[in-house]
Amino acid sequence: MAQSESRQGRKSARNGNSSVTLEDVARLAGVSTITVSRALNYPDKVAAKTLAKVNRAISQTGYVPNLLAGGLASRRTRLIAAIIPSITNLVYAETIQYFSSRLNDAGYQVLLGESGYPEQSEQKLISAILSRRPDGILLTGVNHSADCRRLLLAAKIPLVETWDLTPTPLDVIVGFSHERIGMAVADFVAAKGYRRVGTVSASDRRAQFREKTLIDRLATHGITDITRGEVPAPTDLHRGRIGLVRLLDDGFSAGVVCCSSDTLAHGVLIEAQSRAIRVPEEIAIVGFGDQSFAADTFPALSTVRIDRPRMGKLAADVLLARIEDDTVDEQVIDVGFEIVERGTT
Amino acid sequence: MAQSESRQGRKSARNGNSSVTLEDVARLAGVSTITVSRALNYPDKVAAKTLAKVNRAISQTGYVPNLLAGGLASRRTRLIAAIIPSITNLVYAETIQYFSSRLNDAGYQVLLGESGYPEQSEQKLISAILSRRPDGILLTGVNHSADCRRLLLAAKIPLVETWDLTPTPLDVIVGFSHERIGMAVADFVAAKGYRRVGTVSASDRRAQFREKTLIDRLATHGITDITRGEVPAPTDLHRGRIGLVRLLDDGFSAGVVCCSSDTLAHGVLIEAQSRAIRVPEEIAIVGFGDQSFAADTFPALSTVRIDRPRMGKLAADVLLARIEDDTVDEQVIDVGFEIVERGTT
DNA sequence: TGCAGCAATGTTAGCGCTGTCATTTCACTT
DNA sequence: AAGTGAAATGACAGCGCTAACATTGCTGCA
Repeated sequence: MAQSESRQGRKSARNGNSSVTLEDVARLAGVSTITVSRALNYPDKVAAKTLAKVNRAISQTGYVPNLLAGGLASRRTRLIAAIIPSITNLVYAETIQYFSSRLNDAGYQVLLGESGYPEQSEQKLISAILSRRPDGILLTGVNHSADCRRLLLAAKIPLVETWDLTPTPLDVIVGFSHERIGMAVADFVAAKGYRRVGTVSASDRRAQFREKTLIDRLATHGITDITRGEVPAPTDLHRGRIGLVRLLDDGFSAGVVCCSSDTLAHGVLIEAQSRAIRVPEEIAIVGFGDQSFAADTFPALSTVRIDRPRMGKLAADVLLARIEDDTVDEQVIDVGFEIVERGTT
Repeated sequence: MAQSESRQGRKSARNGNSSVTLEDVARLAGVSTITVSRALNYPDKVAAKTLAKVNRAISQTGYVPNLLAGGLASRRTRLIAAIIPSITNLVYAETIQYFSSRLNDAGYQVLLGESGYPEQSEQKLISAILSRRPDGILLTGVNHSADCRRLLLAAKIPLVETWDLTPTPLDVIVGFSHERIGMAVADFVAAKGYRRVGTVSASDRRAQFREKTLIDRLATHGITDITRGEVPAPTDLHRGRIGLVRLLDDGFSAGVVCCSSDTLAHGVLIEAQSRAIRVPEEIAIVGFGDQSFAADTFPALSTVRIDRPRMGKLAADVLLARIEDDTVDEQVIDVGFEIVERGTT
């Protein structure tokens, strides 16, 4: 038990602010620094007695590991970056919440980056993120500029794309098909017997794509009376309301309005109510996303459900598998979708 | 111009994955590593010609700096942590968005931590965050456990608390007074002549505190007919609807419902509409937060405006001032609030 | 008794960068 | 031509940790 008090204050120098280091803990516990390191990272490689001594020393000193140093030495930062269009868009925030919680449980932290603000280019964002040497990255969408693709691939770390599907992902992808959703919504409204269709879509690549496939598919059902409405990208109630105003101004009436998000759909619903237009009798509404509020509007919103919790968790699992085993069963995972019919249709 | 091609492949060893380092850039540019470092961090300390050479070498090699190494050496990580209750609560997400964008402009990145999930204790969260050695931390609220206070203060880095006010902040604080809001809302509904008051408050420390001061203040106006309703913490439309159902079940009618968030208020509004209760004639509603949707409900929501953009930006500015100059004019900054009267009262 | 074999612990050498101080360069005086 | 000071650049050590290999101690078996 009695350990020699060898190796003392060897260095020092620049260390003005006296933060506690592994060496301090090691000295107090009477072991070498590597043993403390092992006690923290691989506790079962250390004898129980030693572990106890080390843990005592850690709590006595109030030691907080330095992951910069650890990451530099081990090339593992336990940091995962996630790039989403906007943190204030609940559908992304929710996905990330599930993604993060899974990764936190596995000992990782998530660094968030917002790509929706083109003032700072996506490339700069990615550079900034890569300079922290994350162990993996989550991306939203599949449309990356050539420069971004190059940067990401050069980093040689696991990547997971989400919110879309492609047969040729950068690495792995967990998402759903916007094309199939557009078609499914078209089939749904056609089957319900609507003959006039209005759209309120955000000026967002994926939203526009769903709208396009919706319209194309409607044509195959013989529905060509389409009134299109586009609103700027961050969707909110206001833009939904404006969306309906525009449709009405353009002569739309007595049909179904297909929206690119539940928020827009809710705005359309409110605008209809403010004009005493009966929903769904006069105007029906379909949203997208099945956000938590969709079941609680009045009438409740018919929409397309995306299983965001599952997408977030799966993205985390796939990334962890790639990081820890470097293996992965499937490169492309389709989480699918489901049309949820409620009161607005 | 012709530089000697001295210092060649000195080391190597563990560097299996051949990522580009400062040394590679330096060699290509024909300068020393420290010059490249300066070219990146203090470009005006480097001659224009040298800068050009270095920049050429950087883009030729595709060099991405390693902030782990840089942070370790310089003790500045350019990382700021922000702890918020939940990323899916828009009021916090929005504050953080402004906070982040300010900090991004200043060359910092924000690492988000969610404290709302008590499975992992706040203390663990803080430890995890501190192990990345952030240059500063944003905290939401002023109620930290003794252990957390100790950890935070021991880190000796700038801290900014938000969303509340106290004369004794850990470091600096940018927020508003929940007590004064409770009182102001009481004064407002009393002045509007309401004699019966219902509450729908989230089971959240600050919401409960506003409710308490509201009720106390109402008493001074002679209003004691209060029906209280509490709902679990993450607020959504559903809980707002349930809140009104409970109030009605408890006999509440013909009065004003004061809610602890705009989302709850919106839920109350929807539930009222679903029951054909006229708003504001039969039931009036007051929200809290003035979220972007508050002006777009029908009728539009009367609420308490908190200037979240300003709070976020100010928190960033104050933190930057503390980090870069270590000075700060005021320790306590009150961003105030404002009652916004719209259609639901 | 001696030694194989494994568990536990230690030594060494960096990881990639920047602070500090030292040196060189060069325009400008006198 | 020599001297001066500021600007530009460089050498070196070390930030705090861990990978890789080395050493020690100990069990068990021939």
